Amino acid sequence: MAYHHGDLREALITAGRSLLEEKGLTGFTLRECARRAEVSHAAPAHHFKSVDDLLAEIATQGFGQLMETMAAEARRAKPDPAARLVAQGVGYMAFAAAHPMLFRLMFYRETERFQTPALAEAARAARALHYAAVEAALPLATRETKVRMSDFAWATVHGFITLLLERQIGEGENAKALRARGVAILADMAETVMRAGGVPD
Amino acid sequence: MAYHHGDLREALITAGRSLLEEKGLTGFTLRECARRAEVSHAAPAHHFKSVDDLLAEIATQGFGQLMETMAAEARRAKPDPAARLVAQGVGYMAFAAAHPMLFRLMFYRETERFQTPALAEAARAARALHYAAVEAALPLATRETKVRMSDFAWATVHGFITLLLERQIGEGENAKALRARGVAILADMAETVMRAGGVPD
DNA sequence: CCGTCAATTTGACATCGACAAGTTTGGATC
DNA sequence: GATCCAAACTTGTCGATGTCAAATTGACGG
Repeated sequence: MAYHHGDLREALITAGRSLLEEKGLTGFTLRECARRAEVSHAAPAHHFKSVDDLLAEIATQGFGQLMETMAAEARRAKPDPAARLVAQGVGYMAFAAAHPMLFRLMFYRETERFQTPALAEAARAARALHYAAVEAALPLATRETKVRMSDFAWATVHGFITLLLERQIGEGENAKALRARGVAILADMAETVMRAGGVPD
Repeated sequence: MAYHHGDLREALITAGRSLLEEKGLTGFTLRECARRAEVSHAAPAHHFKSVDDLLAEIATQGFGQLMETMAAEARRAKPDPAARLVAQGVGYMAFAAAHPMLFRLMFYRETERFQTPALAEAARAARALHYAAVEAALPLATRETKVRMSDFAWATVHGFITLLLERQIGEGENAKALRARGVAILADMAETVMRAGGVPD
């Protein structure tokens, strides 16, 4: 199964990931991926039907890595459900900050340009991971409340980190201050979620 | 100042806006804008240095329109500061839903691909409009609290509508149910903000 | 009537994604 | 071990794009 290149498919994904982080979606080029993998410009065609197909694979892996980061952060937290919810939020933000272009790609899919079953499944799994954390924090709530709070919590975290990456929030503040802003947002988010569960504070 | 085309600059912007909504950022092409304005492919060069320059202008106008929508919605609301804050959020969401591609463009600027002074100023003005609404709702709060709640409120609204546009939230729900979700999120957001101002409920 | 200058066009170049056709390689089969 | 085949890869090509340079057109003041 290996020929000139031990595993061209994986090499293209690796090259694509670094190219994406360097140049963004605009500068992302199938031919440049091929160049970095030291193959001809048409070699990727055998592994990915189109440039969007490669991007979809990269995004899919991104969701897996996002889940890993969230889960790892949650494991480090206290067993308290609220603390774990916050920790997952920290993991979410940390992933986005570490891989901003990948994060953008994952959540900027325009008119479903690239949409594979695998990508849809990966995104669904990440959603489920988040929902489980909210559910654990609100054992007595109705399903409607759990869904509402799940949306609320995700929207808050996602909106914050997105606006931060686009430099719409935290004008002129340094990294430490921005991190403090993130922690504050997460605390406000968790308080609102827990209150919905009947805990008055 | 008018030649073949009464006002090519404006015509290109108009053409660009509809092209953007139709095809998204990927399908956005300077040559197609020129075609729609019925000029040659190189005509835009005299009015916009590059394709990014045209996109920046479109995004700038988008921020203006976003502010108009937010302000219009706020005027229709009760004079109560909390109600106005919610109303601005409704306007924000309504704008994003009505012009999803434009909205994405405005908040997806990658590595500052297009960054004009005018664009930065327009974005700043929109931020200021939002901050003023939060400030009016929290007259007694410290500046730190106002900033924190401003970030919080914006993140919640922006995150929700963004995830909705990317179909990450509201799986399989119809338009009416999604609208209800938005209203619920706004209510939760406003409650949290108002509580930070010392109002216990 | 003419010259000047901005607006526009025509033409060119490098690059891109995608396709077609040819070439190499690894390995299964006999 | 020789043969053959399918997959992996290359080369070449096409239409389209963004940007630049040079030619052309038109308006407007003198």
